[in-house]
Amino acid sequence: MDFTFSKIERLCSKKAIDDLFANGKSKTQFPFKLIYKKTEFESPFPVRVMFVVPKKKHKRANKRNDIKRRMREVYRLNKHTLYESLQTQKIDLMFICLSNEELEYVTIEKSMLQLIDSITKMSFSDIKKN
RNA sequence: AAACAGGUUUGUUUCAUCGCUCUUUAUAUUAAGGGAGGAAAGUCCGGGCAACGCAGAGCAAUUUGCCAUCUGAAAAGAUGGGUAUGUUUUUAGGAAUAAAAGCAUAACAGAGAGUGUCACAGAAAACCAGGUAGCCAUUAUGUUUACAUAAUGGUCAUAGUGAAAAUGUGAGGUAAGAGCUCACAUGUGUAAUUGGUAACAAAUACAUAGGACAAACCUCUUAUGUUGUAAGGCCAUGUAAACUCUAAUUUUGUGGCGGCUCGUCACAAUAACUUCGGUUAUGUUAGAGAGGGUAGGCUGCAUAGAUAAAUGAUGAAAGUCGUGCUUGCACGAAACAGAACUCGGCUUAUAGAACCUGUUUUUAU
RNA sequence: GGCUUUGUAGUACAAUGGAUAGUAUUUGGGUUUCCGAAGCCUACGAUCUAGGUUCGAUUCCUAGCAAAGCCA
Repeated sequence: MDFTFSKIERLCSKKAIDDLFANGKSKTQFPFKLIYKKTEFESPFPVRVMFVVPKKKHKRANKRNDIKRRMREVYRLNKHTLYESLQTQKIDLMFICLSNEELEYVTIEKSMLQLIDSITKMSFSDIKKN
């Protein structure tokens, strides 16, 4: 099992991000919102991810950093299930934090896992249709 | 001793597992090493660095503001002193008050260069002030013969104002009054003297009594070229062998040959003008202009160092604080806050701990 | 990262340092109406926060807080 999370797995190009915001589909599971879209790119990993904590919800930079780091940690430890289900398909993901309060590691883990599960189900159904 | 307020310093440590980022070595994923603060914050100042600009002087704009010494590249800071204001204590006094000492604060040059403002109230809110109040004198009228009314003149002692009222008290003086004169006191300016490095203080002579506001304009004095690393430099992508103008030189298409982004030979062709011989354009080269496209990388850039932006998560142990009581265990808490070119200052935020200062309360002597 | 601007009733804006901070609209009450709407009358409601200058600050100064804009 591989738990790495290096720069290739992140979503970094401005064009892709703009495209995601314009054409992506969304799902909410408080306190997070997930935006996703099927795309094609060259990389050994099937997913590109980014994490967003808006400045309007959290004023202080250190609190924003803390939440982002916890979100990244949860994704890093639970991404293998997503990879197995997707196999050859490619997908872009974006997690947005919606709450005003500081979040504990456990609550973040719960809701993020639910979102990841929903994605895996979606992808299975797509494969069956094809 | 406790509580509160202010100031200075400090701003938990170790191990394991899984990770992130950079550098080096190795090599295709191993190894070693580095990886957040006192304010990284605010962006309030001043440098370094970069681009553009620059004969000299002035205006404008912004800026410094008691004195001495020290630190510093400069902004600025530290120490000491002076002055003013506020406050506390002590002394003197019947009291108002005065003097001395301590503490705190000061954007602490100039209001006697000029302009402006001073609501309401008040006779008067500013420069030799002052009325149809008041006080006094003269004249006229009336009569009660010392009063009333009117006019003219003198005067500012008196006045329920106001944040602020033309220096205060006493005496002389006068028709009534007035720094008009005198004594004491207060304050300002000039001159020379003494003490002090200086700010300033003391006492002397002469003049004078001129309200407040410069955090209103302003005057004097000190200093400043403008813009900021999204500056700036290099490369790539690309409409594009594009368009317009100017200058030089002259055509285009097809086929053959050669040393094939080019040259040469042969054949054929369009439009305009024409003196019917041909010439020009559809080309090429160089320079300039206008409009658009691109939205990436490297550098700038670091003994932390990226570019949708790393410095983390989980568990255990020790120390600190709080609560509970089984007195050595359980549970909980640990602030303000996160680098983006860099250095120095200023300002603001800050749990707990240590030290210092002040205030209040309690206890003991 | 750097530069710049602005904060006044719930909302949009006024106010030369001077009396109880004004106008429109919203909201509440009354009037009118068979009942509403509109109209009329009336009330509530604010200077971002903390210091300073001044006799007196929405206004001037200092520090903070919040919001907005620009850069190639």
